[in-house]
Amino acid sequence: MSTDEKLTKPYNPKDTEPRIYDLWEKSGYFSPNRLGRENAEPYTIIMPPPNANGSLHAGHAVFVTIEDLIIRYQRMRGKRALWLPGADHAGFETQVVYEKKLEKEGRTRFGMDRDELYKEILTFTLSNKEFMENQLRQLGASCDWSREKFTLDPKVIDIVYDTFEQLYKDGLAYRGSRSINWCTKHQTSLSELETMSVDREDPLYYMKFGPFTLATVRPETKFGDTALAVNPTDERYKEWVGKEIEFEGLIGTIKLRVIADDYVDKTFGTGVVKITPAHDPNDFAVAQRHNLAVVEVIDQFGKLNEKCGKYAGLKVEEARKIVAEDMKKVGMLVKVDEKYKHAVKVCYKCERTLEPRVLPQWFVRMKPLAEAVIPLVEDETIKFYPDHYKKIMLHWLRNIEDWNVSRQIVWGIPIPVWYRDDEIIVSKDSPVGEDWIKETDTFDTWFSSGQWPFATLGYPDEPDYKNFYPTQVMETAGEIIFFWVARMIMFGKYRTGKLPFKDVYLHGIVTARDGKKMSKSKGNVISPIELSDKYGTDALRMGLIIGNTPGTTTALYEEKIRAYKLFANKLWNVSRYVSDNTEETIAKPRLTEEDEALIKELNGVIHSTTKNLDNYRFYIAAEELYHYVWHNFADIIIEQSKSKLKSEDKVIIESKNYTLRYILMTCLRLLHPFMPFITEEIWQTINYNPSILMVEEWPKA
RNA sequence: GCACCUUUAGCUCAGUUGGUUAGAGCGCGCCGUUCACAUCGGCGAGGUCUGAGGUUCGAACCCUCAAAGGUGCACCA
Repeated sequence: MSTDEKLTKPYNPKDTEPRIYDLWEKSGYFSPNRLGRENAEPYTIIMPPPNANGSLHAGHAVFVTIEDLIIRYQRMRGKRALWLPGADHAGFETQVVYEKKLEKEGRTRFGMDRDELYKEILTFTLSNKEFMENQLRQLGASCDWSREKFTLDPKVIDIVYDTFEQLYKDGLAYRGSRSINWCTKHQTSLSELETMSVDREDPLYYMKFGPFTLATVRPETKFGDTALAVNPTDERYKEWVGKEIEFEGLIGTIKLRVIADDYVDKTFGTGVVKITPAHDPNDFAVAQRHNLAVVEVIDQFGKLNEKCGKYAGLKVEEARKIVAEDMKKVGMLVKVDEKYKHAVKVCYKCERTLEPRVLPQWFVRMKPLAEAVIPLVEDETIKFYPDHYKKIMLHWLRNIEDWNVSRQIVWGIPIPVWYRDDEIIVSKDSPVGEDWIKETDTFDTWFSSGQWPFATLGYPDEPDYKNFYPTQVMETAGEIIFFWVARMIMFGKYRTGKLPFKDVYLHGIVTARDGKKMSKSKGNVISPIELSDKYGTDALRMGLIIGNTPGTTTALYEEKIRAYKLFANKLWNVSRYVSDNTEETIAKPRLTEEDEALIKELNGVIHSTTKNLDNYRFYIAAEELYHYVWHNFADIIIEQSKSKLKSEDKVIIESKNYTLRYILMTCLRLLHPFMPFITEEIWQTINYNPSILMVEEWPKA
């Protein structure tokens, strides 16, 4: 078939892209083992594993585009390029998604058999995983499918267990009864990162407790009070410290000891605080210092329990009003500030107020882990793009607190712990002997994700770990810098002694056109897959790169993608022109001065594209290539060539013939990482003996 | 409360270490094209680079202050 017939018009991405992807996948070049570069420098990117619980969204499309761009560039630079794909079981997130599905079906997870529920979610996740993998293919991801990992792979779980055991042995993982964030809807505890603070206006009640008046927004927790506290320097209450007061409450006589603690602010309210250790984290801390009893009066569903007498069974919000009214009746209520502004912690998923509860949970002591990496962030052994994330990271690392890794959900990796009376064994294997009870809690998803780089590469013995760890760059969303990036850095250093990557590139959130975050409820969600279907993946990719600077939000909208579809069309037609009007030559002819100048100009483009890609300035590189191809190559060089190719002078014709082809081939190479499908298709068509562009050499200036 | 980000053409955004008339895409106006172009080309209008000071021979870019929008962290009942 002649090139004229194959480069027909117009370019049709929908027919081309799957065919080209298939060509790549079958070539085996996604795997570094097949590149025939045993001695070449490795270049590794570990893919942030998408949650296997739904369709890919715009944020996924950004990371696929940028990471694929980087890995294609490095592959063309001759590196042993590995982009390792994965999928995340996404514990809590998936459980929430699945619960919604159950709700729609009129079912609920509560009361379901644990194993049954686990199996259902597993089936759901595995089918989503396959769906998601095909979407990654559609977006052109040149990742090594033979190395794909799932967060629930037995090998991955083994490594996670080893880490937990080691943390336990080192005294960094411990079981403790501490005040934790409890979501009454999702019936699990959450880490600090999974909470959000929201500003609220609530009534502040001033209550009379014996000789004192004190302020609280939560009168309903009074049944769990175990002390009153004042500031040790507060002259007003000095005589009371250490004494016990007794007075009539709503459900009987109350006896409370008065203690002194610096935590109390003399200037707030009346300077007296009731201490409710079970239902307030600050009060819990006070209780620990003073050895106070912890009395739970609110249950896991956010209802007052049997210790609250006639108020038992009431929900917290109802109880608050009723208790306040009753106190008013008996004269305990002194006054109410109706609009007291304060912040409340809510569940980041359902936005319900979190109930602090004291429960035995597993915690990881993060301070030592953080201290080991702080100097390496400070001296930029690990470098952030954009660099202001360095400050954000350091601030967080310096103020890090213990991490609650226990979740009361079935969908996750079970915490490998066994209990018998007072004995605790941390082990992935069942202990010998009778009567051991297995822990039912699962790990916070991020506990396992935090080990992803070395877990996927098979730490400590597998060849991949030796060949590809540490990796070069972690490219992910800025919003998960604490959830994920910080933990990978700390766990990577802790387990392997090395930082898991050299550079961290953080892209911003993709928003709708109006700059608002996309959300189903706002109805402004744009599907990257639909855009790819409509305009082609190459156009989508260009639209996601150009104008996308790291760390800032990027708006995605249809017109933008359409514009790059036109660019793809332009490139296609440029190629048709060159194909129709020039011939492939073997030897380089003598070039005219004009053509020498054009090649020199092209060299400038090669130089700056290379430099920009080396410095993660994809947006500039893409824009420059766009501009060069369209407004230089097409508008000027090709237009001027039309008369030159009709010249009588053979030297001029041969020179132009060579130059046009040379420029086109170079542009295809330069554009390949950005627009892999169309460039490969043209490459395949225009060369008599086509190689695969994906593994062609990057041009040199 | 503390920190960080953003503020450049009607819209969405670039502008790499401060250096000549500040750029792109979309949109808009006029003209021309089907001879690579399910189109494209040419020309054009449109910006006191949020504001006020300062540093400098020179500032969209560096410093100080302020304003608006956004995000994160913390929070005392």
